[in-house]
Amino acid sequence: MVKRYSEDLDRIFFALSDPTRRAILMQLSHGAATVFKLGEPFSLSPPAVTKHLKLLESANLVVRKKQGKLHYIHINPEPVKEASQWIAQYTAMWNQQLDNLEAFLSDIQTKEKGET
Amino acid sequence: MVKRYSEDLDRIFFALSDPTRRAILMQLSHGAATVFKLGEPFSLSPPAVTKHLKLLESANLVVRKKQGKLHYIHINPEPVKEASQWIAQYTAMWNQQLDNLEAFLSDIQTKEKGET
DNA sequence: ATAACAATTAACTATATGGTTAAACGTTAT
DNA sequence: ATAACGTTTAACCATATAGTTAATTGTTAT
Repeated sequence: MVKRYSEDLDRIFFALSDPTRRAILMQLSHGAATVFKLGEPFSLSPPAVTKHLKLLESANLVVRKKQGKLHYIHINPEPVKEASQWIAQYTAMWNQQLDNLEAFLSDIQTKEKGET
Repeated sequence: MVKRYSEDLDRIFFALSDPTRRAILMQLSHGAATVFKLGEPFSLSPPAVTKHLKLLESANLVVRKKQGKLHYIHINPEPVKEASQWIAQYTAMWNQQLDNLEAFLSDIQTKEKGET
């Protein structure tokens, strides 16, 4: 069992891990769209879109605005910042001790030089 | 069926979507560690660690250096840049037309003002 | 050679994705 | 009221995670 100490990041990164969902987000970055419209470029069935949207909404990456029978999906920029911040923090940490890695890599090179 | 037009990003984001794997990466950012050591903080069994490492390696986020019976796991910084770049690109896109969202949000506010 | 140790593989369980089609629900028209 | 449309839910299938324990492989000692 895993402690879910940061479910937000879990959901955000997971939502971003699927190419269809990333494409949906990119499409949405040009403006809102309805469920059916979002599926068209991938010839994706409405139920399939609904499922992707459920994950995107659970990650808070998109927001839904119901207008009659149409559901307009919009981008929500905030969560991406969280992901970005995690990456920045992570990057900062290993940056502090890159030497470690460099030593490791040069060691590899040394070994590989043996065989041509 | 989904076209895997960008498997790299798929794997990177997916690897980052699990809190245990993120914790492993954070731990590795202080320096290399063996498989058993990586599991200790979470009382995670070696086979479980092995599975996480398989995903981290498939995303190229870590590199393995076998030294006798010990496997030292190291961070590989490159893939994170890819993720970071995707996010930057995505951010840039919706930044270009934030107006769209603002209009949407103010519309919401207007509606919510109706109810105390 | 054999025992001890590090790590992986195998086999299993439970749960979640990602997709489908068919049925149900809500809204907007006629 | 009823038909048409947009979306969701239900039911199903195949595959992948995330974990377990037990068995296997590989390395280093005695």
